Amino acid sequence: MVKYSSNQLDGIFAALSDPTRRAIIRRLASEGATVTELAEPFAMSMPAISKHLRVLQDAGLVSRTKDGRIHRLQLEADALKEAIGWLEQYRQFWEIKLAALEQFVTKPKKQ
Amino acid sequence: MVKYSSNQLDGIFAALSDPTRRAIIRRLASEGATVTELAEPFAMSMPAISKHLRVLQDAGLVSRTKDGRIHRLQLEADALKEAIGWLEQYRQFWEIKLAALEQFVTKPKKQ
DNA sequence: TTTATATTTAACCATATGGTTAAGTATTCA
DNA sequence: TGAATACTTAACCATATGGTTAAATATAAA
Repeated sequence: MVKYSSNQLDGIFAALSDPTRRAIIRRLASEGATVTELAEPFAMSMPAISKHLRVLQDAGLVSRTKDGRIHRLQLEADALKEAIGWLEQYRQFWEIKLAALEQFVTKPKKQ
Repeated sequence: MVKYSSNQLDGIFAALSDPTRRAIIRRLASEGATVTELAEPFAMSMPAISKHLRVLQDAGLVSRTKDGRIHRLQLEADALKEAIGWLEQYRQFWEIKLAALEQFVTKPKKQ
């Protein structure tokens, strides 16, 4: 039985698969924000946002600091690096693909 | 109501969030393979693999060519580029973070 | 000390996901 | 033509996901 011990990547990519969460990440890239601030652009209840933030936090994509009753969220670089790191493995693949295509366009296959 | 018209990225990241599918991608990076070949390393039924391949295909991460009864899958560079493209947006973010950390280590905050 | 604010937790619901087994569909081989 | 091979589809199941409303918690303000 081949076991792929549940990777951190599972959570990171799952977290990234939701458009609300990607928008939250985009928002946090410029600066940290409170839950209320993050919720503002969305036609969604606070608990829904709260859940999205929990998913992002569990994935390690954001961290949270509590200042009184206010929770301030910030983006965490490491998890993003993890994701891009996995994808970078395949950079070679698509560069080869692209090169092959170019070759094909430039000169026909046989000779 | 802020509408994030369901992006291709939803499907791509969702597809990448499963370890079996990531393993399939890794396998396909070296060369195309049949369904049976792809199924071989996994302790999982054929229909399960078939579903995973469907998810990957729907996300645009793999394409399929039928040669008789044999289906040959191949990795598609474009969808991978899409994913890495989204993440690249934040490269600046983590580089700044890293630079700031370095700065902090080098000299104390005030002065 | 009451009230308002910021946020989470609980309970619920509908749909999606990841697996199963059984059956169906093409295609090839004998 | 009949049997084997390479798959997919169908039906089902348990759990996860993304949303809701209502209630709880913690802190701040009056």
